[in-house]
Amino acid sequence: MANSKLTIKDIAKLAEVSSSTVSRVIDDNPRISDETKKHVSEIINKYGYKPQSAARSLARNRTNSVGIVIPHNDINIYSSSFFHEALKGICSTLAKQGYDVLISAGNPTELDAIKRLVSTSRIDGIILLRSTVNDMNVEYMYDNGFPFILIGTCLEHEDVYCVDNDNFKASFDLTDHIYKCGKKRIALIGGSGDSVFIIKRLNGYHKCLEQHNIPIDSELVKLGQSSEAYGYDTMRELLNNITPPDAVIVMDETTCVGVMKAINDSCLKIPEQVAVACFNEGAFTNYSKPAITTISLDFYELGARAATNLLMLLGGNKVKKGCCFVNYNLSIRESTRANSKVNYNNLKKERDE
Amino acid sequence: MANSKLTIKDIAKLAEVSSSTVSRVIDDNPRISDETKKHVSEIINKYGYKPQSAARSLARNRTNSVGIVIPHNDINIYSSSFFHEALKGICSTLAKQGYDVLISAGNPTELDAIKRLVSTSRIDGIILLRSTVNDMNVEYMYDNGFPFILIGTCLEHEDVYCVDNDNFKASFDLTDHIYKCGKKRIALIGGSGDSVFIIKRLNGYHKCLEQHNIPIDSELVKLGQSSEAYGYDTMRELLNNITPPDAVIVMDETTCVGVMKAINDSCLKIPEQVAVACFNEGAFTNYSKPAITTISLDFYELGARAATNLLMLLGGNKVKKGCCFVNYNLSIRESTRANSKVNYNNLKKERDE
DNA sequence: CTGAAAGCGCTTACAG
DNA sequence: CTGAAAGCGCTTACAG
Repeated sequence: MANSKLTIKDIAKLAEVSSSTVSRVIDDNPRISDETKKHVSEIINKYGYKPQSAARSLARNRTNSVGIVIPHNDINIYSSSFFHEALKGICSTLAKQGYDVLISAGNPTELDAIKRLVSTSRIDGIILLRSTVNDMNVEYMYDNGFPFILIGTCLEHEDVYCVDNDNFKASFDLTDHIYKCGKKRIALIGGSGDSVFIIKRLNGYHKCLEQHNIPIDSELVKLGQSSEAYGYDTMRELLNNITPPDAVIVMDETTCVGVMKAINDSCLKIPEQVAVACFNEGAFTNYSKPAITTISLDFYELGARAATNLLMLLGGNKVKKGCCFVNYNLSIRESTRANSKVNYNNLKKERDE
Repeated sequence: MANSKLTIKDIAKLAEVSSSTVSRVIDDNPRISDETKKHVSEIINKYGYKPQSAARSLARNRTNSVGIVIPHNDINIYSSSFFHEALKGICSTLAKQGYDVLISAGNPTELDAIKRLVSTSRIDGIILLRSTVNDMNVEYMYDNGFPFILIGTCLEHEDVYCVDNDNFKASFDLTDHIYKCGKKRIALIGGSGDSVFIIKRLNGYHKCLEQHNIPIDSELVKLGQSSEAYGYDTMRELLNNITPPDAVIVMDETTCVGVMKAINDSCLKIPEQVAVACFNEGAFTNYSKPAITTISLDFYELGARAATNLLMLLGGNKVKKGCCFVNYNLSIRESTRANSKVNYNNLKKERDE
């Protein structure tokens, strides 16, 4: 790597100027004459010189790096395209401004990883990919005044910079759609009650039922975890009740796999006897039979917006505090279609509308 | 962030030693007395001092960072758990040695991203997550002697450090298993002929057929791309032939979704009329009806091993050149079971064994 | 076993 | 418009 040995002094010598001048040319400093800029730039390009990042960081007291916290033990975050889509949005946006992305992972806890990156001055800011209630990571950065953007929502502090889907409204819309399909006993399955986005969805669901004067039956709400097994067991249990649900909203695709199996094993028809809807679109929701109605979320945009806001923050610009929402989309498919073709003649009972 | 302002000089003053000594205590240099170490360590811990990474990098001419190249526009790499599993394996392993992971993404091409990280001396080494035939990224690092590990195999150079699945043998085993289910016309669908791992699988498939004296019919091999649509169209086409396949090996889960749909739409029974097997295990292969036989690959281990080897390389240790293989697993499920229960009585034709 | 000093490769007030 | 010089916060031969 012959080129990497070249320093600013070498370029200065070759261009017959001082290293101050070379540095300013690289910075496109307006005080340098166009003539000098042109001449020095030619040398720089000819030799492929790039300033060494460590030296730069030390001198400028700025790393031009941003940390990303990868959740530990959160299979759910990887099972949808959330993680890599958000990552791509973040990286693309940051790279355009010459920022690099450091991944915090491998330390015993996420907080350890954050502390290491922060205390060794590796990064200028952080993007958090999710939040829980009373999130220790959020608290740490908030207390220390370290610049960060949360992809998600912070319930504890109003002045945390957040980028999120409007989970409340999305959940409201989805519930409303199902209600309009003629369903009255709508179950909610999957996800952890510790997750802020799940809480938001629960609230949207409640709000919608309230608005339609449907009594809230807490037996129909089964938060707990996200897994195929959980979806299966929980749905079986619900279907065995005296008054089973006539619709179900599932928090993620993996859990939905189990829910669908349970419904099939109970020989119930979708959507006639049980309508099904799910958050996050994917191969399963799109190609299952019937295809499943989803709320599809724009994860790339979530990452890109978070990165944009962080860059503004680091640049000393004003950023709106609190939540900034990204659009979502309600994709209606057969699993909730009121007028879905009925291919079976063994429907046990018809619903009342 | 009061603590982040502390420098080695502050600690030296507080401990009443020189900064050289503080530096050596941090390094656990054997020449420092235990007494001094204990005393200085106490101060360091008390104030939570950590050396600043940029200054360290500059002085040591080493970044303690490793770059990861995230493939652009390769949906397939994200659709399985490969990407995040490998990432976790890499990050965990590197973090234990105090290494950080920089992500190269967002630049117009992967090579641009690599060049930027290398030319600005941001990283000590690189891990590549895949390779193609005549891979420009590999060539660049190879030509420049930049330390890197390839997750995959390099066909062009024997002395590139690689960590890979034994795709040849895995494909051989899978083909052999299907052959032993009594199948003779085994199709191969999906993946790009540019990808080294696909080529390896093709070779393993050919080798197995040869060994069983089955003539190779190139009409049965449909490399091209990975997508649900490609799987569907290609499989439909094959099934419409005069001599359709009686088994199919699919290169990835996404394509397999399409292949399964095509078989179902043709009203053929799995595995009696067409056996199906797939590379990579996931929600679809495990929960589809019937469940699909897979080769499951250990992506975490792939990443971890790559990281371990890179650390050895950077540490000046001898690493075996060429390929180092990680274990895989053949998981036999209903889609290839010779004795699978037949639930249908409308089988159009029975196979000859 | 410990310290003073040089040096890593940049940036940036300061001076002109 | 340009340059000489100090400084960013470490490490590490060198000397003792």
